Order: sequence, then structure tokens, then C-alpha cells
Amino acid sequence: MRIRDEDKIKRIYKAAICLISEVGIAGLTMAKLAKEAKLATGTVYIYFKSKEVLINKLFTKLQQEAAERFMQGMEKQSNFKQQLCRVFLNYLNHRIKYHDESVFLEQYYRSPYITKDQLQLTQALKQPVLDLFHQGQDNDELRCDMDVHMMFLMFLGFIRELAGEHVLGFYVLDEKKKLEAFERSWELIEKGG
Amino acid sequence: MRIRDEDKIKRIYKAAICLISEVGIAGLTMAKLAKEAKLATGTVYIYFKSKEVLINKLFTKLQQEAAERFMQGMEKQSNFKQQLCRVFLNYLNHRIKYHDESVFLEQYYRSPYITKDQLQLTQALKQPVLDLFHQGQDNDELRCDMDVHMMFLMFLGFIRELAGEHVLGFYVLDEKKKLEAFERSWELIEKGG
Amino acid sequence: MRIRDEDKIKRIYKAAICLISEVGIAGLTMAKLAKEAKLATGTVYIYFKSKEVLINKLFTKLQQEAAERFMQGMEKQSNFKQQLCRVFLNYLNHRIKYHDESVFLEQYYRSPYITKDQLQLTQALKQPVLDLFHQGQDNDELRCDMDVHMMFLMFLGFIRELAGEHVLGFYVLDEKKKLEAFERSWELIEKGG
Amino acid sequence: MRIRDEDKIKRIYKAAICLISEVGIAGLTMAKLAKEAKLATGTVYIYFKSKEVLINKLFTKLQQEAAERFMQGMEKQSNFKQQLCRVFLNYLNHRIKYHDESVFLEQYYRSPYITKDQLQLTQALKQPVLDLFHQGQDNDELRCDMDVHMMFLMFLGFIRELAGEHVLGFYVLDEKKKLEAFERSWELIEKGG
DNA sequence: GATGAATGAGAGTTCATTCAT
DNA sequence: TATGAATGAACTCTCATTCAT
Repeated sequence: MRIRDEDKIKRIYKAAICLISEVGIAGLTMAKLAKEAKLATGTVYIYFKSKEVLINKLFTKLQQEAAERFMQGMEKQSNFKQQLCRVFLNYLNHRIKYHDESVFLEQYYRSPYITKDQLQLTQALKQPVLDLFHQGQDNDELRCDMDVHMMFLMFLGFIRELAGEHVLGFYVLDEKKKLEAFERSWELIEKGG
Repeated sequence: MRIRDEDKIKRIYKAAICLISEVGIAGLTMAKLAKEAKLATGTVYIYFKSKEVLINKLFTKLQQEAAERFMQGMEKQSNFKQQLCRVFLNYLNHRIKYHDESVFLEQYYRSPYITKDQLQLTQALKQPVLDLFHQGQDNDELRCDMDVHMMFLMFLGFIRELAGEHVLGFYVLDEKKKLEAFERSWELIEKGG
Repeated sequence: MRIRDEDKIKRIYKAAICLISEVGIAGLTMAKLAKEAKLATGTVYIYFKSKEVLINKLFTKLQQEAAERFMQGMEKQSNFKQQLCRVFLNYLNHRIKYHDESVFLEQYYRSPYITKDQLQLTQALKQPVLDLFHQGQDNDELRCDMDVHMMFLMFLGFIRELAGEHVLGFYVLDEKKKLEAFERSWELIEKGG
Repeated sequence: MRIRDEDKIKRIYKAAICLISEVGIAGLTMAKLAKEAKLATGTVYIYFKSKEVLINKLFTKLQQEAAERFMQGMEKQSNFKQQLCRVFLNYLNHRIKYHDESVFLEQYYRSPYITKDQLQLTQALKQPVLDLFHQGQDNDELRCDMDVHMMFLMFLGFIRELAGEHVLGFYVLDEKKKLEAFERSWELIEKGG
């Protein structure tokens, strides 16, 4: 029964993301969720002990999936700038393509439901990107008079705003714009910029 | 006859902000709200027709108050850079000082409750800051090979991340750090930077 | 202040009848009532101790007014049949013209709010009509092999149904039909019919 | 899984009738109803979407049941008069035995909750009885100088008053009285009466 | 007396969770 | 395991009544 089980969990997650993007975390009910996932309400409780547990696990799962996407294809790049560009675009495209998930993650991140542990994990998932910046500094690719965390926050915030406004239709991004956005960010942090 | 009481409205708003920061929009109940504001539940309904109306009005009010704070003290500055610095710090400090409100605004902004009208208003409130950037470009203070909206989003995103991480204790900001953050942003957009 | 007071009471009664015909006794609220009567809610409580008292008094008042209308112009009639006809038409026209009031009276009459005393009073108000029937029997105008109460109930029920269906538009009554209805009733009860 | 339970619907209906006869439609609360039916409040909402729907359905159900009872045993009668007598007694006994239901039906019928559709249905349910009268006229059993609708309203009104006063104890009916009442009605409408 | 804001018990309804099948 | 009917606490909102002005 392994396969069917996994399938049900997937359906539950998918239904949750879909519904939350429509009605918010507040508006999500277990009845709606079960219906969307084509399950009985009771069945959901076989796989998740409570609504809270479900939301928590969904958060962790989505966060991990997102983190995996960020570094994808990076190692194939020829130089540091290209690597960073890859990460930049990965995250930007992720925020656009998985906008529903991103909104959920952000809402949850700033919600009272999040636990200390989850916050720590969130920080830990940023580490690979922070490491990349550190490496850049060590290899004289990035300026040294700006701390890595600040660079990172600038990158992150810029991307989030770009993606957010794009999804709402207030600032449309094509491939050229995306690259331009990266170039501007790069200018700011490159050695001798 | 007792007279309709502006003070009660303030107490209701204050209680709402306080509770939402603790338990989220989802967790806000009219009973808790009334208790926190030291009113009977029915009294809240004299001033606000429904919970939804209350939340909507709170959003609009906070947004407008926030917008007013952003430009404060700007005209006193001697030059363009100082003016922009003032706005930068205004927003950054606002995001820190009024973190509860900011979180509420952001949550609401991405929630299904927000109306088209409110979204438009939100955009309109950004206009004065956008105008400042435009003016900077026109007066040869800012580079012209980067569009104003992009500059704005970079500023905005950077500030939000800084404030967010500061409040969570992951990236502590003092006055020096704040100014450094502004300097980095300025480098990116100044003419001939 | 006598005059103003009486005026307010009238306005309250009128508003109550009007609203009850629209929304039922259940749907009547003191706030709506006050608004309709152009008074403050508190003012209503100066004249009526509670909603229940108001409804009770309204019932008694309307019932008495109705009773007065029934015998109107009867004594002017030349003979017994004409007298009875007058009463018949009085009641029929009353049920049509004051339909809202009649509906209220009937609803109240069958409701749990009515007291034993009020029920007795209601019966007492029928007495003049019952007396008329008795008198008819005594004077050999009416058959004696049918008890007076039964005659009365037949009259009453017939009139109520006629008026009810007329108001709903299911059985339209003009003057000719009204007289015909009386003639049929008369046939049934007249001596040697 | 527990199966949806027709018995529960019956209990809800029964509790509703019982409570309405005690406290009126206005006084019926879902909490009282659930308690009387020995269910949780939420359970009532599984079977009826809202209080209004419950009341509506109850009305339609009772009306239909009542209509069925009226014609019962009629076809077994040897002649037209006997048939009509059967219907007369059916309705009279129904009004006495199911007095609570009858009061509810009447209250609802004159209430603002009733819909056009329901009014039409109510009229339609009268048709079989009206048809019986028509048939009586066609077969020269009933007089032709009185329209069928008027005959019907006379019957109906008479019965309602008789039953109403009987239940209140103001006019006691035994089997003899009932037959007498029918005889009087018959006299009025029979051919050559 | 007149006003209508204030009150809070209680209304209808929802929904996370349980449980009989 | 899977189901969805059943539960009842908790929600939003109403409204008869009170009370400060």
C-alpha cells in the first residue's frame, strides 16, 4: 500500500497549496481540503495528526524543495559570476513559478505558528547561498567592505520584490529584465565595482 | 446619551494590531478583540459593521499612516542624497518600530481579502517615492541606465529584508549599519557610480 | 406633554403593525420599530416596559378596535336579516381592510404569548354577535335546530377564508360576491330555510 | 462510517413541531431543537443547511402529509354525500389531532417566509377537494347557483373554526356534533336544498 | 422625558476532530 | 485503512434592554 499512501499525501499537499493561495491559511478548512484532495476528512487525519501538523510539514517540505531548486545547475557554470547569476535566476524564477508556495512560506514564516526550530532550519537552508558569497569574497570575486549577510539580504529582498510585483502585474519581467536585475546586483557587490 | 467615541475606535485598532501580531489574522476573534479593547462584543459592531470591514479599514488606515511617515523630514535635507537617505531610514525604522503593523500589512496584501481598489491604492501610495527617484534622474543625480521602478524595488526589498532579519534577531542593525546599508544602495544608483 | 405622548404611542403601534406584516412577529426588533416610529430605542421603553408588553397591549387594542367595528351601523338596519348582513359585511370588510392587523391578531391568538385572560377577553368580545344570533332565535328569525355557537363559527370561518383568499388574490370579492356569500350563509340559518 | 439516518430527520421534524407549538416559530432555536431531538447542534446542519431551510421543508412535508390524509377512505364510500362527509371529517379530525402541525402551517402560510412557489403548491393541494365539488355539481348532487370555490371556502372556514374552538375548549365536539356540522354544511350546498 | 451608545447573553452557524461502520 | 456522519466548542453577529448624557 506504499504507493497509494504516498499518492494521498501528495494530493493533500497539493490541495493545501491550491486552497491556501485562494483563501489564505485562515480560510483553509479540513473539509475543503479533503474534498479538493478527493478524500474523506477522516482520511486526512490518518496521514496528519492535526491541521497544525499538516501545515507545519507542508512548510518544511516546501522550504526544502525550494532550497534544492536554488543551487540547481550552479556547478555547471564556468565562473563565479555565472554561478551567482544562476542562483539569482533560480530564485527569481522559483518565486514566480511557485508563487503560491512562496506566499504560503512567507505567510507562515511571519506567523505565530512557526516554531524556533523551524526558524533555525530556515536560516540553515540559506547557508549554501551564504557560503557561495563567502567563497566569492575569499576568491577576490566580491568586495570585502560589505558583509556577506548584507549582500545576501540585498539579493533576497530585490528578488522578492521583483517577483512579487511581476506576479501582481505591476512590473513585468522578461528574460532581459531578469538579467539586467542581476547585472545591477552584481555591480553592487563585485570586487572593484 | 453617550456620544460616539473616537477613543474607542483607537482602542479597537490598537487591540487588533496587538492581537494579530500575536495570533495572526486567522487567530483574531471578535471576543478576544473586545476583551483586549475593554469593550463588550456588541460595541465593536457599533463602530465596525463586521470583522471583515474592521480588517479592511485597519489595513487602509495603517497603510496611509505608514505612507505619511516615509516622507517625513525629507524636505529639510540639503541635497538629494540626504533626502533619499532620510526616506530610506524612515522606511527602515518604520519597518522595525511598527513591525507588527508591517507584518499585518504584508499578510493582508497577499491575502485573498484584499480588493482591487486597495491594491491600486497601495500602488498609488508608492508614487511619492517613485517621484523622488524620477526627480533624481531628471536632475542628473541618479544613473539613467536603470529604470526607476527597478531602483525602487531594490531599495524596498533590501529594507524589508534588513528589518525583517533584525526583528527576528538574525541580523542586528545599529545606526552605523543602517547608514552603511543606505550607502551601498546609493552606490548602485548614483550617477557615475 | 399629554398630546406628544399619545402621538408617540400611536406611532409605535402603527410602526409595529406595519413591520409585523412585513417581517412577522419573529422579525420585529425594537431597533427597527424605533426607527420606523422615528424614535430612539430608549424612548420606546419609556412607553412600554418591554417588547412583550408592547405586543400584548397592541393585541388588546387592535382586538377592541376590531370588536367596535363589527357592530357599527347595525342598529340603523330595518330588520334582523339586514342587521346580520351589516355585521357580516362589517367583519368581512374589516378582515380585508385591516388585513395586517387581522393577521397579527390571529398569529398572536395561536401563539404561546397569549394569556388565559386575553383568551377569555377574546371570547367575551364575541358575545355581542352571539347575542345577536340568540336574539334571532328568540324572535323566530333563525332556525332552532342548530346551536348558536355553531352558526357563529360557520359565519366566522366563512368570512375569514373569503377575506384571506381575497387578499392573497386567489378569490376576488366584489360587492356582489360579498352579498352572495351572505345570502348563502343566511339560507343556512334562517327559520324554515 | 455511520450512515445518513432517516430516523434523525424524523426526530428533527418531530422536535421542531413540538417546540413550535410550545414557543412559536419565533421561539424555536437550533440549540433547543437539537437538544429535543437528542442531537448535537452541528448534526442538525448535516441534514438541513439552515434554520430557514428546515422550516421550509417542514412546511412542505406537513402540508403534503395533511393533503394525503384529507382524501383517505373517500373512495370506499357508497355515494357522493358520504364521500364529502368523509373528507369533511378527515379534515376536521386532522385539524384536531394534528393541531400543532395545523397551527404551524397556518402561521407559516401567513408569514413573510413563505415563497410564491409554496403558496402555489398550497393552492394546488386543494385541487382534489375542489375537483370533488366540481364533480358533485356535474352529477347534479350539488347546487349550481353557488360557485365551487365559495362552497369550498365555506367548508374550510367552518371546519377550521370548529377545530380551533374545540382545541381551546370553547366548543367541544363529539362524533354527533361533527356529523351535525357536516349535515348543516351539506344542507347549504345540496341540489334543491 | 428623550436619546442612542453600550452591554452581554444568546442566536445561527462553522469546523477541527472523533468514531462507528 | 477509509469513510463521512456526528460532535460540541467556539465563532460571528444580533438584539432586548440599560444607562450616561
